[in-house]
Amino acid sequence: MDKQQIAEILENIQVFLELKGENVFRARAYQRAARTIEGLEEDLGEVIKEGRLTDLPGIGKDLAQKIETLYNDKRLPFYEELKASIPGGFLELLEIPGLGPKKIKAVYDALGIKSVTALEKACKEGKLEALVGFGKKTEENILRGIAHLAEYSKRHLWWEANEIAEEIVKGLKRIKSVTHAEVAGSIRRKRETIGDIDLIVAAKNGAHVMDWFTSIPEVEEVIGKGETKSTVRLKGGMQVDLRLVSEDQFYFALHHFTGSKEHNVMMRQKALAMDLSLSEWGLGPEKGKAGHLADKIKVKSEEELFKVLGLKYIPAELREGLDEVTVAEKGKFPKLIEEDDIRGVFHNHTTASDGRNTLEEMARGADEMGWEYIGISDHSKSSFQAGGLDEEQLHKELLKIQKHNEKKLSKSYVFTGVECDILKNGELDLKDSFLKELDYVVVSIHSVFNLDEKEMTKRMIKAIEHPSATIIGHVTGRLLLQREGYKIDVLKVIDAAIANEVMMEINANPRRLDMDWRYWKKAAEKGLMCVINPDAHNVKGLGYYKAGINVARKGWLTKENVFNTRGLKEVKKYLFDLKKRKGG
DNA sequence: GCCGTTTTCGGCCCGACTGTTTTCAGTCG
Repeated sequence: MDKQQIAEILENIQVFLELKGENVFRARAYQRAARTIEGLEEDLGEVIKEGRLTDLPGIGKDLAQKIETLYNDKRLPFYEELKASIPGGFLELLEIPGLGPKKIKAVYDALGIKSVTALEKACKEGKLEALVGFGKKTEENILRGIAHLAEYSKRHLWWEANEIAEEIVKGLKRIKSVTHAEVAGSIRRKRETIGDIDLIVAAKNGAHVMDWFTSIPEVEEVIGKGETKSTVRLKGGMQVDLRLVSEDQFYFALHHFTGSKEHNVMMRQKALAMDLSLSEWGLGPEKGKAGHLADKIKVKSEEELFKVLGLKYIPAELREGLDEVTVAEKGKFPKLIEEDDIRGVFHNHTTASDGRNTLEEMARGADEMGWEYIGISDHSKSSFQAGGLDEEQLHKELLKIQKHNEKKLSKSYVFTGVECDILKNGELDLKDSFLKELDYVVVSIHSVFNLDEKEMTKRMIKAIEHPSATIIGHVTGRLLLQREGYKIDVLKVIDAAIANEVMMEINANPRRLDMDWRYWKKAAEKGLMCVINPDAHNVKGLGYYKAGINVARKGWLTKENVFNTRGLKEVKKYLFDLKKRKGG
């Protein structure tokens, strides 16, 4: 059983324990362990073999035992018994906004309700009203929640949520009395998908801000409106929270609501160790100790907040509650890559295959981005659904690109490449003799997704060992919120890539973001070279590289870890030397 | 269930909002 699956089961245990009304801290311990396992950067099997599970944060003797059982036996009797004791519909009930474990248990104990349909019926019959702690409004809210269940529980791509959030922030900043307005939450942490939008605002006239926010045209429903917090649902189902804070409180609130929850816990613990209490309200002497609230510490930026706690500034992308606080304590943070570091990109399509813009248009697009070069990599013949090209057609493209460069039709230099399909048996889709003519080759899987992990890994590694392979395209093939990636042992692929001097792409298409940020820190330390590629199918798509920067930053990558931060001359030389070295 | 420079028990982050109450529980983030 892999890390992801084990983490999922541990998370389920947490939910089940809460539904049973067990000690919430016991339940939370499982959640913490789930996070640790999910974020583990090394091979779980190794850790187990070396008996190092209990060294991991939040994992003690008992959980280590359970994780080991799951890993070896692919099942856990404790989990199976627990699961059997919970009615099947409880998980779905939990999806209804406003319904938590306690209420679900109460409704079940009193009325035997264990499904959404039964709950809906009971609400309509007014049966819930009679229960202690329930009333007319609770019933109405539950009914509304059920009606929009699918829509409300939907997650969103970072790219889309971010566009909406930035628009609202722009509007807020236009309000005269607003002094600060920022996006917080998982958007600021640049997570790949987003549940809802969190905004933090400081303003002189708070009531006015709340009135403006709850009445913007995109709002479908005002869920809550208070003096310091309002929540709205936009058309399309996205939820937006706005919190109003004082000027002094702003950076504490921004930090707190940027999260993650796990990061905040670590920060509070760090504060407590210094006899300080940290919250969204501020930082001051611990409650109960001398002068609570009396001598609050003031900060004018998040940097100062970290500094007061003896920490180096932790970029929002790294606040996932992994080891960032420990590293910040030591004061040794890498300088993360930035958008401006990118000098060109390699994986792009044109009208020759399934792109929407021509070679010239894409090259001029690169000019507008201020880049020095752009690589064109249209599909190979097996990808007929994407208008893939055969050797002859690709050769024509190659000549066109050479002419383009000779005539200097764009400021940016155009590299000749291809996104070459990896066939089922691991061979490449184009003749070796032709691949040698190109500047670089992106190798990707676009078909036969249903191989088992062993076969798929073997297939990918065989492609990596091909002397012409330069870059691995979207390594798992996942489509966020749409399709799981194919089964593949990414750690083995990483090792093979390093051994064969093949680079790994961060496919920056907002729907892919593949290879996932969780792998990068360790992989880069081992020596894996990264390329951030927008996989652009039109000029606008070139802008996706920014989503790739998010992934790179979340993966602790610096400019040096990313190939396309190098200038044209250096890139030309590297690709030339590489070919000579590998005979590709 | 985990954890320990207040260590092997007794904590475990904490506050706003809602809807239910009449001082609070549950949910959410």
